Amino acid sequence: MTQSARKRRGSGRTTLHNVAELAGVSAMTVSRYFSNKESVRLDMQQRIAAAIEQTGYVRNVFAGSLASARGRCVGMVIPHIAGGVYEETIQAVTDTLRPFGYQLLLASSNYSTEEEEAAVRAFIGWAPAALILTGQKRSRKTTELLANAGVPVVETWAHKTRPQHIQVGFSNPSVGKDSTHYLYERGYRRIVFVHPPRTDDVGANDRASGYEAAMHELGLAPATFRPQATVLLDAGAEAFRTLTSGRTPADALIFSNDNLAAGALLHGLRERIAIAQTCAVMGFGDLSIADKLVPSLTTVRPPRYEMGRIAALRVIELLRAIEEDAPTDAIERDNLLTYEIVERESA
Amino acid sequence: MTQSARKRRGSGRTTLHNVAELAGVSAMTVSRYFSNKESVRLDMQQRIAAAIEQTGYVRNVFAGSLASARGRCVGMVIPHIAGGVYEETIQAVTDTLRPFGYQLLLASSNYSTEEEEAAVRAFIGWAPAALILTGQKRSRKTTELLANAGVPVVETWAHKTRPQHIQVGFSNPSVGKDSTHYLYERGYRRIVFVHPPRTDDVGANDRASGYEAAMHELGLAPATFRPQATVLLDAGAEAFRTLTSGRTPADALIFSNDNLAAGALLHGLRERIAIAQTCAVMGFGDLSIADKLVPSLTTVRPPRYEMGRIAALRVIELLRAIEEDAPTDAIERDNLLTYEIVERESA
DNA sequence: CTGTTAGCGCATTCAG
DNA sequence: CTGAATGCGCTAACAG
Repeated sequence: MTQSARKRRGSGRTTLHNVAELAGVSAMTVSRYFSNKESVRLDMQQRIAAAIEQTGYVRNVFAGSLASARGRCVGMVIPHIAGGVYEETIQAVTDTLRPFGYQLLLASSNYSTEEEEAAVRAFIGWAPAALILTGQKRSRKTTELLANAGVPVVETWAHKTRPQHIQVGFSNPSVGKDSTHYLYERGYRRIVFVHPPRTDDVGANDRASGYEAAMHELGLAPATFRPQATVLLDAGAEAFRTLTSGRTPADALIFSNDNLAAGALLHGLRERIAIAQTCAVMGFGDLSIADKLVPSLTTVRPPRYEMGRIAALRVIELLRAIEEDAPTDAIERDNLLTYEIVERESA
Repeated sequence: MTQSARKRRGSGRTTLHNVAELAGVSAMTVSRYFSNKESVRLDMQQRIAAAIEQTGYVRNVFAGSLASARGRCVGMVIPHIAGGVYEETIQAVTDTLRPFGYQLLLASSNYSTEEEEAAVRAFIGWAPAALILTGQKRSRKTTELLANAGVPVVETWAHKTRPQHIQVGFSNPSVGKDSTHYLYERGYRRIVFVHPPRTDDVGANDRASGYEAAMHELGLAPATFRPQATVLLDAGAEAFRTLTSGRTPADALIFSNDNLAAGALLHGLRERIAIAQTCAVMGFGDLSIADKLVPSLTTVRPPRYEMGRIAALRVIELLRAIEEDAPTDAIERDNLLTYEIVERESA
């Protein structure tokens, strides 16, 4: 009776062995059943299925991942959960990953490289099959961490000229440039770019630099404005108020995002200012409210869902290639997606 | 030379043993360092810290969780990622859990009990320390699964009279009732409740039943409307158009959420209808746009952040109690939070 | 305060 | 197609 003293270990939950015993097969066969049903004989499949049903067995992810050294999860770091910007991308990643059995681990960096580093560090402990990062600046430490862990990385919402990882994104500078040209062609000349309150939104900064480049090309003087208000809707109103008054008011505003632009339009409504006649307004994002505003908002629609979908697809392809020891050259590393200027009433 | 054949196992990453070796201590000491720094001598702490720094070691969550049979994660199932309704709650849960080292696993059920069941099943495999569910209906299977796994559950965005689990929420029927009384006191009598397009939003249905009860108490005939349009902003516009025309137009509308109400207000703006004079509009949610609309939206503010914070706190308390083998009676199981009617211009 | 021993539940490996 | 042995990396339990 050496086994009588029950050690206080184990979760007490049903294990693979319990199921195997009940089904009258070995644990290994049940394990195979989970990874590939077809690899076990039909009658065993049925007995195993019955045993699983009866016990309510759920595979312990930890044990499996530990044994195979591959976590069945994908980590994703986005700048901010709230705001509606990344929702569709998250949804797309979830949708695309789910059929392959990967769980999404989500973290938000709050636009901070330190928090991003913390999130990446936390994720690495989960031995994720891959990480999806959004196109922010990265701390050197984060880069080291990533290299050290050897986790495949896909960057999205980014398009760099010398990418370190697979990237899926669109060109923010081009958005800035195209928006500027769009307004120029419609006769606007005193075009001002409105920054978000926070200075560390890299995408916004890139759009601003595209704007500045375009203005120079066109022989115009670029001018930017950064509101004080931190709530985006208020910040947009502040920008509109400030930039349409004074001696040389702007005749067109490029807002770095739709929330800012919406703030401007709603401010105009409240103050009974005829926006379109006073000053053209352009946004970025094409949030769902954009076409409902009065006037409806002319804006740029980034491929939000598509970025998530492609990013997840590349992850799947990459993992499959690694698994099959196939070359990863066939995987498109530079995925440049297109955005679209949506012409409406505000510009 | 029995060890010479390198098995193709292991991740190749730095392990606890590597760190221990480098620091000249045992693996156990390093393990203790992670769970409680103070429990190892100061000089060892420093040597260990140096070794960790040098190797870029990150603890393997799987191995730890497997050994201790406790996953360092908390699963959360919400009805829908997009829409802005649950953002703050998610953020609150993340914020509250982070200091305790728990990772949030997020899944969306898309308002479907089957998808919820799938999510719960997936989560259970992660041996989560706890699950946070939102107050939807649950399939019997899900309930079984939960009972079987023995995972502590906290329900939020719900307040049932006979809760099975710890619950953190507010009373949806009361919201419906109070909104009705609010309008009644202001002289409105032909009050109609506008449902969301989807029939399975339990919270909305509960608010509707509160509305109906209140109308009966007040001796008025309740009337509800469910739009055809699936996009919420459009559905709101449709409801407003339909209900303010005809022989006995409504004089006040209670929308089951702010997105619907916003659709009505934006429709009014576009059609140049003076909303407040035509028909009062009330929403639910107090989304950030509510006070920026014209007219600004009278609505009900649920304790979005607070629900997440309290839910996560209860989880922490519960886990601590379980860990210390303390009684869990001291933990408040029925957390009824308050909402607030926010009076603005639209009603 | 520190080390030793054993095993968490599964998948890999190899042998039938 | 199936089974037995082995160990993934860590921590609980116990002994010093």
